[in-house]
Amino acid sequence: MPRSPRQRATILEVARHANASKTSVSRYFGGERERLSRELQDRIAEAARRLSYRPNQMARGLKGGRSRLLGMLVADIRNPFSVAVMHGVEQACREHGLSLLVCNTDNDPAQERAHLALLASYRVEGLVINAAGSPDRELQALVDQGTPLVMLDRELGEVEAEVVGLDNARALDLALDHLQARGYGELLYLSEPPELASPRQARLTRFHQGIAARDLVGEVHCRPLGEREALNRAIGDFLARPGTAPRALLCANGNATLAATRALQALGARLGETGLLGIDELDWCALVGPGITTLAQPTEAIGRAAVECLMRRREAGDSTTPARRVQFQASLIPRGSTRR
Amino acid sequence: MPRSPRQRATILEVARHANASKTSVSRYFGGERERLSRELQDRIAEAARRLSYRPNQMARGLKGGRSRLLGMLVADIRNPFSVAVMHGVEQACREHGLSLLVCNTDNDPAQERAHLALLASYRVEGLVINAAGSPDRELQALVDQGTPLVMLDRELGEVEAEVVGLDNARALDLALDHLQARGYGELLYLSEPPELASPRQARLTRFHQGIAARDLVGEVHCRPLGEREALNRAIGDFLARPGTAPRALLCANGNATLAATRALQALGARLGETGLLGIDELDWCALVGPGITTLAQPTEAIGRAAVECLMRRREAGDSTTPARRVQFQASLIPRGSTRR
DNA sequence: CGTCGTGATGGAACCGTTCCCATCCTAGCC
DNA sequence: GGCTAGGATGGGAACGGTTCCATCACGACG
Repeated sequence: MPRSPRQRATILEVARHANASKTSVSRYFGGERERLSRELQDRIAEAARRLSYRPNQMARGLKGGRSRLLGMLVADIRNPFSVAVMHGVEQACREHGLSLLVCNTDNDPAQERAHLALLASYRVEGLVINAAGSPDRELQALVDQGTPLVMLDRELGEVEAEVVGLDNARALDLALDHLQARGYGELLYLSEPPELASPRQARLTRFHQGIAARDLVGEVHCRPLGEREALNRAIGDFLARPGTAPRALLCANGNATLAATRALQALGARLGETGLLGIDELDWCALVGPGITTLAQPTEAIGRAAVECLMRRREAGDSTTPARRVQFQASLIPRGSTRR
Repeated sequence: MPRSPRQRATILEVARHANASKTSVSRYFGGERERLSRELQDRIAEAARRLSYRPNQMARGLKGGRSRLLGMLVADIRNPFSVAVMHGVEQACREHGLSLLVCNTDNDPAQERAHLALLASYRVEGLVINAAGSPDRELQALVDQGTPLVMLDRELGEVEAEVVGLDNARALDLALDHLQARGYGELLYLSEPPELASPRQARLTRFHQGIAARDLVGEVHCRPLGEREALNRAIGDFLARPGTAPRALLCANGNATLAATRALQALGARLGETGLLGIDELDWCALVGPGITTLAQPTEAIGRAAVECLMRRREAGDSTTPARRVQFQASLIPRGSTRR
């Protein structure tokens, strides 16, 4: 047994030990085993085992252009929703024999650009993007290079890419219907600034349409969630406003739900009496007070779908297929926070 | 402007356009710019810009053996603690100009082995491991190959690697001191089975030592958290036991805290009256009931430290340095769940 | 019995870099 | 003025694979 190979064995060494050519060894590991005689296969297997040989993916990717790498750009890795989707992406990758190169951008457009360049330089075979900014140039470069792109729940005007995500309009309808059915008449919609992210825009737009269609009274607060006092004030004002209709908060995503819950607790509001409904299901939603009603997204499915799109695209004649859009439905999980 | 380069430009094309040699272009991008005349630099820059050239990392990695890639093996990507550490790792990577190849194993030793092989085949320059099983063979192979290894909070007997993580003994002392100070006399320690993970073992051991030293009464429940009814029964029995001393639950990690909170809620226990203290700080700990007391780990710091170890090791003469161990201190965040 | 198809195997070019070494030029020195 | 040191530049061999194409043996066929 070789105690300290120190240097990884190469295909040539294996070939020598097996008394074969490197072509044959390459075939053996490249999935063309059946082309080799039984005997030769055995010799190669034995030699490779003895030298504990592993093909070098770098070298592999060089010639054929197949890096076996998928890239994923995540806007905020600490957001459980992103992680859940990533988990789906990862599983699908495994099934396709791909590895995942994950880049977290912390919502910083500059980092986003940098990471995109980086992924390009590794010649990733596909890219799943969940990003904040709009690095059109960089993305277009990727597309030109022939890399299939999938946007997670955000669309970017210029670039041709498929979009996978939630059916935001129906999700909002679901939320509004529920709130109305439970008797809430005045709503405050909480979201981070929607300029940068198209799903936020879609949700906000539908909120406006939805309250108009349902004769509800609606108000909107779109500020960075870091501005805690502004949020508290907005919610405080909303709850203190004259009027008799029950009030409810509608949170555009998991972060907003977290911030809203904190704020309500700080203000001493009782959940249920003050309604609360959040988009994105989180571990702890069932545990806080009477439980927080949420709209759950099928995160795993979204992640898997993204990879499927990528693969389909890669196999197909490429750009012939028109950009598609895959929408998933949210499901309502009613809890005490919307029960008066 | 080249509308559809279709094929990424190579160093040779840039060289031709710039009327230079590929060596010079390589130097330009390889950080040896100062060796080139001002004029040549400009020509290369111009050509590269026009062709939107990006060096191919695969080819780069091939020749020099530097993949600029760091690998990270994560046991459970959906665990917020893991993600927080990963965030630290990632930031440190960026500062060192490295990219991160993340592999999630979902606590499955088989996947772990597979991913390890994969990371090896990409010739990662270092490896941060937070794994469940003990794939000694694979790890040893990596080490032989010269890849520096860092274990996150778990040590593996055989393999030579540095260990970065929490000072589990002092963390448990902190927890026990707090519980005792708050008047809890009988404790139930909740953990997933400790066989596989050394920090679980370390914590469990210290728990036993600690209660003995403090004249506390202690009990232990180490079952997979998925077994909900078993957990409920164990907690129910514990609370119903004859005796007058106030009871408290001590949770070995975030998952255990989540499970315990659910169980307590199902049993209708009041937090505080029944004490609850969890290791790992989570988003929602402040929000549940009177708040859950936790022991926060400096996750970012742990992640960064792991990368620092790796880098130090890579620069140093390698294996000459003895395996080190870096321990961080937990900090107590007292909340209502340990106030009677 | 010569020809030919077929399956197993090997030789060698190529993928896009890096890096060692050679070459060229110019200024400085005796 | 010849020689040399040293800086700028380029040529070409790796790096570890993949893949096209040639070769070889062998049985079948006319």
